[in-house]
Amino acid sequence: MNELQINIATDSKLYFKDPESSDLGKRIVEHGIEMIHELGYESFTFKKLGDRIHSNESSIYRYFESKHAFLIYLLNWYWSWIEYKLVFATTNMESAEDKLETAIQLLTEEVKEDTSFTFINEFILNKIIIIESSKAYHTKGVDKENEKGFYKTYKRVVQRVCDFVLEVNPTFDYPHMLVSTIIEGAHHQKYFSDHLPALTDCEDGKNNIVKFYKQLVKDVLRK
Amino acid sequence: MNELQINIATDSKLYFKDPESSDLGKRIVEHGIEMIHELGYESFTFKKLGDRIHSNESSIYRYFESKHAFLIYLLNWYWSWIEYKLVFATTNMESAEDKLETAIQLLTEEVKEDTSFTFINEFILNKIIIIESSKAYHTKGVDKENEKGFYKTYKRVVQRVCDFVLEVNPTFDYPHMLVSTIIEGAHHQKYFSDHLPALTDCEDGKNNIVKFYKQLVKDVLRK
DNA sequence: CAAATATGATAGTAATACTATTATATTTGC
DNA sequence: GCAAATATAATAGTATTACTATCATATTTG
Repeated sequence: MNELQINIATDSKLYFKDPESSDLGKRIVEHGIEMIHELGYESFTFKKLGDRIHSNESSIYRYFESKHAFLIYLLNWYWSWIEYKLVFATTNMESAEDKLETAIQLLTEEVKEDTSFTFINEFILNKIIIIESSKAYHTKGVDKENEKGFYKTYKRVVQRVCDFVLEVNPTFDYPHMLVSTIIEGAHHQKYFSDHLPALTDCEDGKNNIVKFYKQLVKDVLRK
Repeated sequence: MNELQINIATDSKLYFKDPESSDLGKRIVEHGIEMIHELGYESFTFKKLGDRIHSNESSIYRYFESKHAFLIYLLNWYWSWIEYKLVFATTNMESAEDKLETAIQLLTEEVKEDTSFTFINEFILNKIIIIESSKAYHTKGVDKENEKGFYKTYKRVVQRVCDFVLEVNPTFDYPHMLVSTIIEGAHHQKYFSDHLPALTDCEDGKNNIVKFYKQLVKDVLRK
């Protein structure tokens, strides 16, 4: 049987022309992800990307307003994908505890490639999210962009997990804080383990990040 | 009686010429902080700073290698200052629980101005740390810079708080994870409450960030 | 097959993040 | 008090960035 092929819904506010609608668009996204990973966000340019895909800087600008807009697009794609995995993994689960644990697992574990989306390498995209995503919203333009809905997929994921939290403990006062602390925290811990190990307690192959946050949730929500 | 006047020790690797050693150096730091806060890190330039302080771009480059190096300098100053406050606040405290609670308070509360350091506005510097500090280490150069000790003051603060954690619960496996999760988390929550409130549960004047992380520590370390 | 649309090539712009050089203050050591 | 040393300022220059604008050439579609 064939694997399920799904499209992640993206918001048309995030681009001039939908990159999924053409071969060039897909190449922009596919190799854009590669290049941000290789060069880092700062050194990545549309000019370099144009060269890599044997296309032209000006053509890329017809899809995305700016490098920043491209990053926002990737972010939204990522969180929509996570949302899809979250919903898929928790539907038909009865126990709120199980749903929450599944969610925490998904948000803190290392990402593997998902063959359902041919032109996006989720494994690399996850690395980009860990390293670069804070640059997307730590800008002077956040408030306006937030109004335009640029961060809504991330907020939606947080809200879904919040709902699980409140199912487990309806009197807990800080569900959003807890969930965003875990998501951002897990990303930081992964980054620290690779680059600033004195700030974490990770050991190879031990999944300490997942363990730590799972235990944390249990401890915090214990009534 | 006069207030205590202290100098925060800074590492000479962080600059070409110590900015505290001259009037110009102090103006660079003082107004540099102001301008990063006003313009954001991306739009801040040494040229604009030169204009503001009626000095010259080239003169600023004689103090700091680059804008990035300037940010790293500010980060280190900030964490040295926090370390000083941490040590000052916890000396002579007997109970490990009290020391840890004091530390969490210090790391999660809103910063007020500290008149002990005339040319640095800690209130604004704290805002810069919250918004810009992740840009300092999320770069391709982290590993080399880490080797040179560019992040050691931050690591030292984390280690000090870790020591309190282990005093409270010597068998706890993830003290560094816990402490860095709290520090980064508190910064994120503050930023979210100002710009992406759907990701947090802050209400004006309620100190929810402090409460949340204090309770979290208690829950997590409960034996 | 013409018209519409997508892509490519080229050029241009203001700004950035510097480096290099030279000139002018200011400090210091004798 | 003055020369030498040092700090600062002024100016110019460079490669690159993050775009915009224009025009030419493919490709698709009705």
